[in-house]
Amino acid sequence: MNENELSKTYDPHAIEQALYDAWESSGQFAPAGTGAPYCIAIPPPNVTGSLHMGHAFQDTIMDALVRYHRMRGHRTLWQGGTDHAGIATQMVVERQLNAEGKTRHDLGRDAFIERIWKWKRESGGTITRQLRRMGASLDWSRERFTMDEDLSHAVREAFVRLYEEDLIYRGKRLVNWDPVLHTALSDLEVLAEEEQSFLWHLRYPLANGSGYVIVATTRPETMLGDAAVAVHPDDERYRQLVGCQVMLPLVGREIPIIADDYVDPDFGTGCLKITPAHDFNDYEVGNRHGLTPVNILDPSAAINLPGSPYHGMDRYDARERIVADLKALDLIEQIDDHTLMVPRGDRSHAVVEPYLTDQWFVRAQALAEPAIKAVEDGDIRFVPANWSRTYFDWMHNIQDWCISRQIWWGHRIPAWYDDQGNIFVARDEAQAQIQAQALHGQVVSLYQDDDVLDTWFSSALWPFSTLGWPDSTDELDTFYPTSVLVTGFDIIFFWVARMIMFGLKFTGSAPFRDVYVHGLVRDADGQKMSKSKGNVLDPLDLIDGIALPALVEKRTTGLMQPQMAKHIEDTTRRQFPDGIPSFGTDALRFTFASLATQGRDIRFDLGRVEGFRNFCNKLWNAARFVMMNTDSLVDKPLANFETGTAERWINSRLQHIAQDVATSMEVYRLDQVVQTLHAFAWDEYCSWYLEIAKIELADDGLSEAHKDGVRQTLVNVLGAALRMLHPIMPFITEALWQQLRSRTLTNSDSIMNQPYPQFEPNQVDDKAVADMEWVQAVVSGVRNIRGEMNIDPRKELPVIFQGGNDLDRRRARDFQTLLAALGRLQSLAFVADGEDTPQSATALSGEMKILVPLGSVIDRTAELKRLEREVEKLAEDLQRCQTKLSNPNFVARAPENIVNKEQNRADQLARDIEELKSQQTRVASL
RNA sequence: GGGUGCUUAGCUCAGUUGGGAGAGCGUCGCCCUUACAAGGCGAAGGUCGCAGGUUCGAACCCCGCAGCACCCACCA
Repeated sequence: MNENELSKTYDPHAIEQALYDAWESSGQFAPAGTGAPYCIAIPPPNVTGSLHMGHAFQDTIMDALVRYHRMRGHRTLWQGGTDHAGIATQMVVERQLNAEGKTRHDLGRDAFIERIWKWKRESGGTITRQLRRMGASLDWSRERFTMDEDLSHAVREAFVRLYEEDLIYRGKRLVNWDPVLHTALSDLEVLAEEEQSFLWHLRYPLANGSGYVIVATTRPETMLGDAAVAVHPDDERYRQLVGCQVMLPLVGREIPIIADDYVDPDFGTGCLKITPAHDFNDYEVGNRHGLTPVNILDPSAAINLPGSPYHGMDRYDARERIVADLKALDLIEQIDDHTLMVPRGDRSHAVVEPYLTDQWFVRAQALAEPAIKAVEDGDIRFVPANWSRTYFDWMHNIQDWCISRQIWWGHRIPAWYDDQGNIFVARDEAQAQIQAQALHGQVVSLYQDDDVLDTWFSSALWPFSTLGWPDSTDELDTFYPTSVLVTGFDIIFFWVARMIMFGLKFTGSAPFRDVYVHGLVRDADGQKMSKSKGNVLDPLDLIDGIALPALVEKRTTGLMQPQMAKHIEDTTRRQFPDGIPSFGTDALRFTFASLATQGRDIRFDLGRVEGFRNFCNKLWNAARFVMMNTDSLVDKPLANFETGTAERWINSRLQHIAQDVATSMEVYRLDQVVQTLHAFAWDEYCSWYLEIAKIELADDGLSEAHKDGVRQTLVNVLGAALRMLHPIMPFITEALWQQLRSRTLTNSDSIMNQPYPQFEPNQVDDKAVADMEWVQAVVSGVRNIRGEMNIDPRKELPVIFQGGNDLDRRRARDFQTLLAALGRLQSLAFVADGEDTPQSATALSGEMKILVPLGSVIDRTAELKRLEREVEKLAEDLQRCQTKLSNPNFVARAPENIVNKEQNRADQLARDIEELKSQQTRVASL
C-alpha cells in the first residue's frame, strides 16, 4: 500500500492476512536477542478442536504478554502445539466409522490408530490456522504435538521413573467406569448432576423367618450384589439383629447383618444394604468386614449373572423388573421421592458405575506435598491470589490418580506382562525383555499392556517436554521454568496442579512463576456457550462477519437434540437480525483485553466489539491526518526540534501513560491497559492534540521550524501510541507503523521489534501540563455554554474574560490563538473585575469569569435555567464540604492535607456560587 | 454438608494503601466543521443488594441477611 493511499475507512481484511504472513515468514516469532528469557507455553488445544471464544480470549492475553515482552527486549518464546486429547479424538474418528457402519473393532487397533493419524494429518490443523487469524505470535517452528515421538519419549521416561520410585502402581480397585466408552475415568472426569428419582424401601426377610429388616436404597437393582446389611453399632433398634442373617430376596443368598459406624441411624430406616462391588462407601465397609464383593455388571453395565432371570438386562431395565418382582412378593415397604446426585462421564455423559477392575494409579499425596509448599513459599504465585486457596483445598485432599484408560488413542502404558502375569515396566520392550530374562533366565514372550494413559498425564509434562526434556537442551536451560501460565480456573485441578507436581518431581523446579487465572467467556446472558444451547459465537465470525442465514445454519446443524433447532433459530434471528458485521481481529482482541478483569464470569457483549472497531477506525484516520500533514518529514525525520506548550504537554502525558501501562502490564491488568490507551489515543491525542496541531500548522505567526516540531510531535506521539497498542492490536498498529516509518528515526522492518515506550521523567513538563489544563478548562467552559444553549457549533461567539489573576492573563495572551480556534471565538476581550459588562452567559475558571454576551444568539430563559442547575449542583457539593468542616472531630483527627483540601474546595465553591448567583440576578433583571 | 465469587448509571463492567462515584455502549440536544457521521461538541442518568458495626470519614474494613453463580463432598 502506498503511504498516501490509506483508504478513508479502516478495513481489517485489507491488512491482516498479509501482515501475518510477512511476520511468520520473516521469523519474527522466534526468540531473538540476548535479553532475559521470557516464555509462555500455550495450553495445548485439542487437536480435534476449532477455536472457540475461550481460546480466543486466552490467546489474546498470551499474545499481548508475549508481544509486550518481545518489545521490551526480552528473549521471548511462545511455545505452541496441540494435545492428542485421547477420548475426544477417538470419539470423533469413531463417529466417522459409525457413519460408515463400522466400529473400531472392525478395523482393529493398529488400523484404527492409523486412521486417527490420517485424520490428524488432514484435519488437525484447523485450530492452528485459526490461531494465526487471531494474530497469535507463536513460534511455529517449534510446534509440538503430545503424541510426537520426543514427547512420547518424555511420557515413557516419566512413567518409568515414577514406577521405579513406587509412585505409580497397578491394582484392582473400585474405579469410575464409563459403560458407554468402556473405560475407567479419573475422579475429575466425573460430574455429579442432581436428578429426581426415588428412594425404595425394601424388606429383607430374616433368615430365621422371624420378620424382616427394611433397607432404603436409590439403586434397587444393585441388591443382586448385596453382601450384607449394615446398621449403626449404637442403634438400639437393631442391636440384637447384628450377627443374624437375612435372606436376600430374588437371589436366595444369605447375607449377614453387620454393625458399622458409617451407617447414619437417622437416614431412612437406619438399615443400609452393602454392595461392595458397586458403591465406593460400601466397598470400604466391605473391606472392614471381610465381605466378598459380588460383581453383578458387565462392562456395559448390563446385569452379568448367568442363570439369573436378569442376566443380560440393562441396569435400568433390570431396576424396573426387580422392583416389580419385589412388589409382587410384597417386599416393598414404600417408595419416596428423592433427589440425588448422579455421576456422569464428562465426555459420554453416561451414568458412571463404580466398577472393580485392574488399573494404574499415581500415588498423588507424595507428589502433592512439594507442590503445596511451592505455592506456600511463593515460588509459584496465583493471580488473582485467591485461587491459591482453591488449589490448596484440593491438594490437601488429593486422591490417587487413575491414569489408565481402556481406549486405543494415546500413549500406551510402557508395561509388559509374561504369561504368568509378572509386570515389567520399562522404557521399551527390549528393556522389558531384559528384566524378564533376569527373572526367567531365558527369553520369554511378552505382551504390552493394552491400556493408554490419561491425556492429562502427557499434558502435565508439557512445559518441559516441549523444550526437550528428558534431554538437557539449550531451550530447557533458557526457557524453563516458564514465566507465566495463562489458564482458566476450570482446569486448575486437571492440569495446573499436575504440572506443578510433575514439574517439581522431574525438573526440581516449578514449571512457571505465575499462574494467571482468567475468567470464562459466557454469552450476553451469562450462560455458558454451548452447541446444544445454540448460543455459541465463533471468534472467526466476529472477525469476518457472517450473514444471518449462515449463522442460523451453523447453529442449528449437527445438534444432539434436533428439536431445539426451532428455538435456537428464533433466538438467533431475534438477537442478530442482520447477522454479525465484520469487526476485524484487532477490535476483537481489544475487546477481549478489555474483559480481562479479575472476575470469573465474562459476559461477551457485541456492543463493545463495535465500539472498539470504531476505535480502530479512529486510529486509522488519525494516522491519515498525520500522514497528510507531515510530508516534509519523509526521509528527513528530526532528532531535535522546536516545541511549544502543546507539544510538551502531549509528550508529558505520553510519559505518564507509558508508566501506567507498564504498571498494569506487570499485574496482568489488560483491561486497565485498554482503558488507559483508549482514553489517551482518543481523548488526549485525537480530540485535543490533533485539533491543536491543525491550528498551529495553519498559524501564519508560527515559524516553519516550530511547525516542523509540531509535525514531528504528531508523528512521534502517534508512533508511541501505536507501539503501546501493538501487543493488543497487532495488525492495525503494524499497518500504520509501516506508513509512518519514513517519518521516524527508526528504520526497522516491523513494529514488532520496536522498543516499547518507557517512562522518561525528563520528558515531563509540569508547567506545560498546567497551562494546557487551563486551556482545556476555558474551552470547555465556552463549549458548555454553547452546548447548553443549543447554539449552532458553526456560530462564532464573542467572549469576554473578566477578573482572574496575572497567570490567567498571561495564559490568555499566550494561548489566544488556540482559545479562539478551539472555542470558535469571534473575539476575545479582557476586562477587570467590577467593570461593566454586557448581559452574558457565564462560566467560571478559577477566579476568572468567562462571559458570552447575551446577544441575539442567547436565550435568556435558557441561561437562567442553566445557571440555576449549576448553582444547585455546586450548592450540594458545598453542603457536603461544610458538613465535614463543621465537624470538630474531622478537623481534629483527619490529616491536615485532607482538611486543607476540603477547606479550599469549600472556599472555591462558595465563590463560584456567589458569582453565579449575582450573574443570575443580573440576567433576571434584564 | 463444606467452600469460593458476585451484587456500583438503562446494559456490560472498572473503582488495591477508606478522604470530592468512573468508562464503553445506549439515551437526549446541536452539528455532514477537508483525519474520522464507524464522527464532532454538549448534557442527562447512581440511597454503590439490605441491615448493623468500626472510623472524623465506608462502594472499599468487620458482623449478619438476601439474591445469583460456581467449585468440592461417600448419607444410602
